[in-house]
Amino acid sequence: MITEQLASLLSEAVTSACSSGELSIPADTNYEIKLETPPDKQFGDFSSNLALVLKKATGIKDSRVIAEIICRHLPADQTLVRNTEVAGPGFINLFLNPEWLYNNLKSIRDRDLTYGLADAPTGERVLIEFVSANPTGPISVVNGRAAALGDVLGNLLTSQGCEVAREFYINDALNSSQLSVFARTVEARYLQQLGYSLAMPDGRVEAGAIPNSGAVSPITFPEKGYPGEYVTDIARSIVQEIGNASEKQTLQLFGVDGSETQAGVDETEAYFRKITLGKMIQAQRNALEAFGVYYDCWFMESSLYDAGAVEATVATLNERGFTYTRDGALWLKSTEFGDTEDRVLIRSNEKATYIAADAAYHANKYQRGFTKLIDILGADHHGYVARLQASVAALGYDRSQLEIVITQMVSLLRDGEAVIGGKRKGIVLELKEDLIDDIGKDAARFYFLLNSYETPSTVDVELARKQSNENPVYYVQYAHARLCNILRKAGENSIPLPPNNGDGYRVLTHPRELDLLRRLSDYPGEVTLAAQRYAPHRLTRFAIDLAGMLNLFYENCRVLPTREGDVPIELTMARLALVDGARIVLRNLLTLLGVSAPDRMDRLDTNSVPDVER
RNA sequence: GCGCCUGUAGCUCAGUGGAUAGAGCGUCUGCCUCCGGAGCAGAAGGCCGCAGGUUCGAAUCCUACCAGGCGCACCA
Repeated sequence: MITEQLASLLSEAVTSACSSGELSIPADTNYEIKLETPPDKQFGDFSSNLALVLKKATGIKDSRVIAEIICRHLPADQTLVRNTEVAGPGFINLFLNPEWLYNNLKSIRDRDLTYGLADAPTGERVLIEFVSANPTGPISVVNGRAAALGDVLGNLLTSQGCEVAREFYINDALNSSQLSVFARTVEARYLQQLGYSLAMPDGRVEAGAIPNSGAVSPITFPEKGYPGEYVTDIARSIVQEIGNASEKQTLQLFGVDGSETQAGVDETEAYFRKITLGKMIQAQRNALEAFGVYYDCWFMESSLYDAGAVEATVATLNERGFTYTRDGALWLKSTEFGDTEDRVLIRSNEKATYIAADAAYHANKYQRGFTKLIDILGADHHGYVARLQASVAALGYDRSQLEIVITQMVSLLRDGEAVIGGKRKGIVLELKEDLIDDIGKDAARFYFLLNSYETPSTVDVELARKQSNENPVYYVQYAHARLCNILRKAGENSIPLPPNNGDGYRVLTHPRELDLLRRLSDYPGEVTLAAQRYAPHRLTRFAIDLAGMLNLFYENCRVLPTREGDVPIELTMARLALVDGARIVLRNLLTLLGVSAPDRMDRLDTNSVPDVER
């Protein structure tokens, strides 16, 4: 890359200055030559703070003097750097021969789909676990942030040569009381569908869905049962499948004598658990796939119990001496690994805790040979991080391979008021139903990828829907479609894309063309930076910025000949190549974001009346 | 009380050691015989929460404080 070339030129210059005696730098001096993009073009194409950094080591008080010495020692036999200037406190500003931009355009068109991707695999095997929402409710709008982040982070790491697997952890363990309550709620709704009325916790009685002569007194809705409409949906689909086949057994679960055997009742309870879980997971999966998120593995917590892995993990912790018994429970000495207090692994009722299973789960991840584990958790789980890290360390695994990314809260607004709650309160804004179905996958993803995950954000679903055509994703997609349109028009007029030998590109001298070429050359570095910092939002910002430059180019640099024929054919050809290069970058970028790059956009009818009239 | 995160334009947010702090939305003023106006040009709008410190240089790093969010279970 260009910055590496420049860094090595500067490095040569420093070496040369040292051997001539003009600079003396202690051998143990540690410094990195950084090239950056100056804030203004008047400061050149690249600048370096090298002289400022070397001030201490050289003992020369004026950094500008150091900068001048370095500039004087730049190798003379190269064509890359056209001119240098020393500016400000001692910045070395480099003005380059534009040839490098033309070479870069050539490289973009050569590499096409692989422009911006790493050349070689790193050997790193990364497992990203994200969303992992409890199977007691749908994927909510709030989950959208982690879903988008995890998925794009996976793309970014893949682009840098890592091997990436995406995983969803399903908390389906049998000792999960939440899941039992959830299944019980479905059972109650099932009976309601069969015509039984329900006595709700607040004293109301909800009527049965159909008349049922057998229903006398209302069924008691489970305490802390789940109130969402989606529970009823599940019950309805169960009725569709089995009709009233489980009516008697289910009645008995609610203390009404259905004159059934205990075995039949147990079987029914197991059936409801299983089918409820299956439907919920399927619904979650559908929602995530509608969002463009596909997992390599849906990992069931219960499989750890089935395989004896939880037991084995606890045994390992025992052997390693990091447990003790107190008050009838088995504790992990997590304080020895930086946690604020010790944690219970096995409760006094002999059931394992969540952390015991999670320790087994993470051990399993390590055992599968991943070299880096990334967990994406919401801010409401950050208190959990220390004990997870402690458990991994206590098991003897390398804690530094486990990276826990905490996303800040997404709060919801509806009609300007905060929606508090989530599954337990029954107010769930669903990712698919309430957002994707209205504004589409692309706009929804872009929306979540606009900001850093470290910033708490507010999603106003109504606003997001109302303003969806103001979503910057359309600005970016429109720019891409425009490029495609120009290429299409060129084809219709029998103007072929020029050969990619680069010689013809030297006619690209308009400032807007040079700006654009420069931005295209920044792309691979931006991808790397976004991957290193786990910052997909850098890419969405880059996309918007690039789209803006494309519009400027479009306004100022006519590509195809006009009727007057005032664009020379050589210029048309070179500009077509630039359009092609820009198209490639924009398409690659949108692909990383999991957003489509359409080659045409549906016309937006600006005269249409808004949906909502108030 | 303790811990984590966040305070940047009216609003939503970029910018994590560099030069004059940026963008979108909103407000105001212009631009459609010409590759698609989901566009472009321009204007207004800032003690970067407050106070110290570190250094050539701080929105960025350190300390204290103020404000907001989230955690602090033998729940998951």
